[in-house]
Amino acid sequence: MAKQPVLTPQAEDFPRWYQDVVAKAEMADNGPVRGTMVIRPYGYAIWEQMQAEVDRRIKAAGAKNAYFPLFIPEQYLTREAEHVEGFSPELAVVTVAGGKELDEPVVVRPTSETVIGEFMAKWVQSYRDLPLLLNQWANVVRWELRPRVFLRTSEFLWQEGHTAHVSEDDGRRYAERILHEVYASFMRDVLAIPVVVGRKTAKERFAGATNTMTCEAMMGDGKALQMGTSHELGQNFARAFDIQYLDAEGAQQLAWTTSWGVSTRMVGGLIMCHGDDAGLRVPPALAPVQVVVLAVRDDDAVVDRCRSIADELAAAGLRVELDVRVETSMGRRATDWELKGVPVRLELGPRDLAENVVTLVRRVGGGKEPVSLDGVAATVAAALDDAQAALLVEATERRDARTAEVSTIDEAAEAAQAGWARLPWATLGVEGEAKLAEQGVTVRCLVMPDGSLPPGDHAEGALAVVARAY
RNA sequence: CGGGGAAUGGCGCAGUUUGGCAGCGCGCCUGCUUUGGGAGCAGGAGGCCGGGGGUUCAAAUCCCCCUUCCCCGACCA
Repeated sequence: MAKQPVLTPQAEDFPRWYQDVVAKAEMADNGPVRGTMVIRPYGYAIWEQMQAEVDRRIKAAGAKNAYFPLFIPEQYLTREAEHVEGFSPELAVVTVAGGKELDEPVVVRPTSETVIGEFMAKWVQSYRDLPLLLNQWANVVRWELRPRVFLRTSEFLWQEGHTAHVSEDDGRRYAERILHEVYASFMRDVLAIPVVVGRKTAKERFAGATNTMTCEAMMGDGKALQMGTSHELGQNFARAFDIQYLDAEGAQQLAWTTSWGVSTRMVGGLIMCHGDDAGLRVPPALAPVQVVVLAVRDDDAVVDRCRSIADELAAAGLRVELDVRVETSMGRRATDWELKGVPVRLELGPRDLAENVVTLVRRVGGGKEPVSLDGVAATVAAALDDAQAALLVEATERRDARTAEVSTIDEAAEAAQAGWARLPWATLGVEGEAKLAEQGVTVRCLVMPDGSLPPGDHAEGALAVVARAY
């Protein structure tokens, strides 16, 4: 029973560790076309949990789901100058279809501001039609130069919200509401990832936006990952697609639009934020499998009791999986569930059964303890709560410990080799931002000292959070 | 696109220098023994050595051309 590591240790090679987890936890495979991925059932179950939680929050914020086409006329993209400039290099374009050269090529959507803008223009006539709050769950294609499973794939799954408002102020409030109430709260409360919510610099802004806001998370190696964004688009797309309404005074006005999204990238962020050398650790609030009940030995009484325990847990509302594959060794099965990051395991063997206990094993924090079979559902629920809280604490402590407060650009570059750095944006400036970029360090976002969003690109007192990023 | 690598059973690799029966580990199948932290033994299946041309009695190995993938940079949810 020689013990050798199942995964490349994080400290040895973090990217390799990440690839190992994706493979061994059966999250995804590379697709046949460069940059594409096959999301396997376990990875997809995690995505479905994310979808369900985010969708609920989006609807609570008043937006309604719709669906717009995959194919977009090429000329739509060209209507907004910055937008086309930003996306042209990564477009997949269909020039032949039905065996014929197309008169006008169609692009596979990289994002849907344009086609949705076109229809907003049709649907919005009066100020009474606003705000128009839409969301869609879809796949998009961006021909990225360096793909990475979940983090940057040629095709990815996401939701994209698109809204139109009567005023700049109304649009801004909604974009900020989505950022805080949908994204940041979901990431904190469900993913157990403490994100920094901030404003992107002009350099990092979405192509066509007047303001881009972001949720930034720190990964296990100290690098940053953008987990979600929300954009104020000003009147740029309203102008390009003629989204006009008649106001209460009978005057034609241009609407103000926003867009916002989170993607399958969050799955990669989840892995890299919470994973350890034994594999993934999934926060219970998200976990497709919260607790797995394992029969330790091939014994009818044990297997039967495992079934009844699983039924009891399911009846208590827990997401439970039964593992009675007694032909496979116990060690192998324990390792597999550990790799998949299931928060709690209940291992039942003849010895436990004789004493009316079951062995509870915690994925977060470790530890095994016999617990009574009486009231086991409540015991498990408490352990899940512990795990949820512990993951958030751990991630928060790491982020804070590895974020340095610095006062010069050189210090920022130095600190960013191992984590994040914060310094006054007035000290860094656009020139400093360019200088850091040469060393692979970017400004992740700007925040006010009290954590609030800076009101402008050069808001008085704003701090820049800088880091290396995925 | 610039700079580095690599392509050999499902996965990871050796073999190429010096041409001579296509191998190893893991995984998979069968059987027995096992099962409380990736079990052991025995037997077995599975490969036009990325593609095309050439040299040679003989090519995974040498030569020419092509393709694809990976890593570092520029782009990015």
